[in-house]
Amino acid sequence: MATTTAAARRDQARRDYDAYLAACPSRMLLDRISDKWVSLVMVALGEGTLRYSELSRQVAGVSQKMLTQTLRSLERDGLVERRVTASVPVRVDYSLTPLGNSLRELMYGVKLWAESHMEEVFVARERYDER
Amino acid sequence: MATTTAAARRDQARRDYDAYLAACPSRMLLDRISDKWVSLVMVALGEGTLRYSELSRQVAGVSQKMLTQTLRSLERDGLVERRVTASVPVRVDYSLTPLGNSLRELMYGVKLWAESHMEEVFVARERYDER
DNA sequence: CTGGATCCTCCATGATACTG
DNA sequence: CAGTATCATGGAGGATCCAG
Repeated sequence: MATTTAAARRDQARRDYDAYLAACPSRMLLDRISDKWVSLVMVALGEGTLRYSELSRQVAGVSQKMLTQTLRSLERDGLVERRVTASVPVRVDYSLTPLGNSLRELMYGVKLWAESHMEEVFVARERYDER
Repeated sequence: MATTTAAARRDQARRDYDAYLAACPSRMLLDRISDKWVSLVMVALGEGTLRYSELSRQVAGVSQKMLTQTLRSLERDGLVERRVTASVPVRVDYSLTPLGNSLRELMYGVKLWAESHMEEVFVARERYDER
């Protein structure tokens, strides 16, 4: 397969799927990844492989349940790889797949944006509230 | 003000705010914009100014309540501008601010990603489910 | 046409306890 | 250590009605 084939397939996909339509699968996918835990987990894993416990520390405030749930859905969608090392105690490592990493780059940009533009948002809020 | 000043301020902000911390304002901002309605509305407005009714059609499936609520929060955060034309019936136009547009570009990338990589995600899901 | 106000429902999420 | 199972609940979000 030439590399153009993959690109062509993506172009086709862009024509087939329209995230504006509520029933469209891509819309559901967008809904899924437009999730705070997803973005935080993805960005965290961008820094390399992490164990479950490392992740829960890195992503402060996430409950066990939500972390596990988020990781499962990411694994199912092929964005995250889960590798179990059978030892005592057991060790589980999570890392991004190539597909996951391609999304992570975009999400990292969003996280950076949020951290970079807080001040402007604060100013806007004050102006809005004093009105 | 030189352009470097704005850049320097952003660098400083990146050091001050860490979205991993649950209590950090930037984390709250990230939570806010990691929302399906936010991303869909932002991307829709990227194509230009839209009236309220046009938006509700463009973003299929959104309820009046959520659309209004989303627009209010975006307006408050300085991402969206709301312009009212006093006529009968009244006409309200929404458009992105420069700040909003800077975020929209990132979100558009995410939307495109979702539409482009559906197939790969589907394949991954099947493989995961048949296991 | 563009919402504001209300009511109501259900689901996402958190807390807790337990286990291989 | 890395979860699973269960229960409880707050709040997101939908439906409806009304108004400028």
